[in-house]
Amino acid sequence: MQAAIALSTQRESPISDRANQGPMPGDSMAALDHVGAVITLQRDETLFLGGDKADCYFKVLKGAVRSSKVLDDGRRHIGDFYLIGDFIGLDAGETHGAAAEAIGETVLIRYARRNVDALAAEQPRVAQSLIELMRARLIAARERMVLLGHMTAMERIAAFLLGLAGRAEDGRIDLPMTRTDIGDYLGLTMETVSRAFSKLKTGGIIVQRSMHELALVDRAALLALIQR
Amino acid sequence: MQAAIALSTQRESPISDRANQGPMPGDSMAALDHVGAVITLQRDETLFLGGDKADCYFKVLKGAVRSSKVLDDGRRHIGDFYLIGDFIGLDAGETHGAAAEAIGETVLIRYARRNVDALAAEQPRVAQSLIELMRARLIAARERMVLLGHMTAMERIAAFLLGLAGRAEDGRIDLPMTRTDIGDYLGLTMETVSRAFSKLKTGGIIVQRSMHELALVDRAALLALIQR
DNA sequence: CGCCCATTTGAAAATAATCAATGGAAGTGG
DNA sequence: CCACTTCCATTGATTATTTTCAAATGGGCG
Repeated sequence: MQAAIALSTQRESPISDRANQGPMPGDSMAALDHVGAVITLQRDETLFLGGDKADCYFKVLKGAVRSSKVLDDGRRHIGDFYLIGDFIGLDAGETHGAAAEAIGETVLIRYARRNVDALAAEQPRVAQSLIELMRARLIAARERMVLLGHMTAMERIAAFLLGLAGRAEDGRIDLPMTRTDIGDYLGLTMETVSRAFSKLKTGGIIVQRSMHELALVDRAALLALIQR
Repeated sequence: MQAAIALSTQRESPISDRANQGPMPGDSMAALDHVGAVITLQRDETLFLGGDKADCYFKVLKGAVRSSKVLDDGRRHIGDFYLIGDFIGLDAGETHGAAAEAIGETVLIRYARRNVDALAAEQPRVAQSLIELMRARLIAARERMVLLGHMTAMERIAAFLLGLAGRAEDGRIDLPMTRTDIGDYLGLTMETVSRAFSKLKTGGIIVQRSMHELALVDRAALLALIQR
């Protein structure tokens, strides 16, 4: 399955169901396919730590990764969830600003940043692709700021679930992460996340198939929730 | 004053006092200097609206600009404040996702995006500079997410003031925007912002010189506030 | 000088966090 | 394979923070 390791298949931004803005960049980056090494992580194993030298990009082939950062007061902030197809490491200067850990058993492909940079220096189209990818991430970051700055707990959860549901056409939503992970991602406590889920279940908007798999029954109701 | 219109003098990110991460990119973009047009806006005049075609970049020469977006419920989110030296338009796909308005009388220089893109296509170093600038903005966006997701009202205000104070070496802080602007930027109400300011004044940490100018008396105290 | 708008301040209400206890699932080792 | 253990999730009660509503103050500008 070639597409699985082609950079060109990467999604622009984790957890976002916003419509594509024009054609996907990255087709010109297929030349990188052969330089990637496949690595596997077990649950809670770290891909890198905050402060580590950022000399690689990664793409998730299987499983899921969370980017996390422990704050001064001991609380934890989750920067992003990276699911299948997502690209890791685009943001990061010399060093990583946050750690990355596997949520479950996870398989990734690793690209040396040096190689990517060299390719970008040679081929303007590759550089342009990188710029477009980062622009997309910046746009996603802005959406998340609106969420964190102006949305209620329920709205955040609704937006989060809609983002995940955008992946699968049927209503199946895979939640590999814990409630605490979700809380740290949305700026809420685990308890608030749990209560919101319960309310959605009671309201018949979602059905819980197992602890880590939901079915979205009423998409319209969720959409209504994020538009107060 | 050549430096004033050189792209190379732009700051990496609005409202952030984080240390520079290596040498500033952009020196290779001096070739753009001659293609910029100077424009002037009065208070509350719009530079562009959300949805407008994004065919230009701008740099603030004088004054200040806010990027704003009205949410479905009528509330307003401020994406960023752009102060002197800041570069506008790096995030934006085909169209702008938010409006940009002058906070007071503001002078900007405008660069056609087409020209910048063409230059990037010719000169890998220019493309690399753009990538680095966007990376820096992404890093700043992540910091803001931590602020919006995990900080209290007082911590947000402290971080905001420290970011502004980072500009001027002496403790003078210029606040061209209103309390409402600040609230919409930090995910707080105008009243909460005002109360936080009052508490800082009472505590002798800041002194209010005029409505839009503060003096930072006790920087260490502010720093302590953001590290609970 | 007076008006208008931004700001400040106060009191009440709402939202989410915290504290606390129970329930349930997954994984371990006998 | 089952029981034990541990971690995660759920639910309830209380507390804290921020918002909302309301009123008064003050500055800037015509």
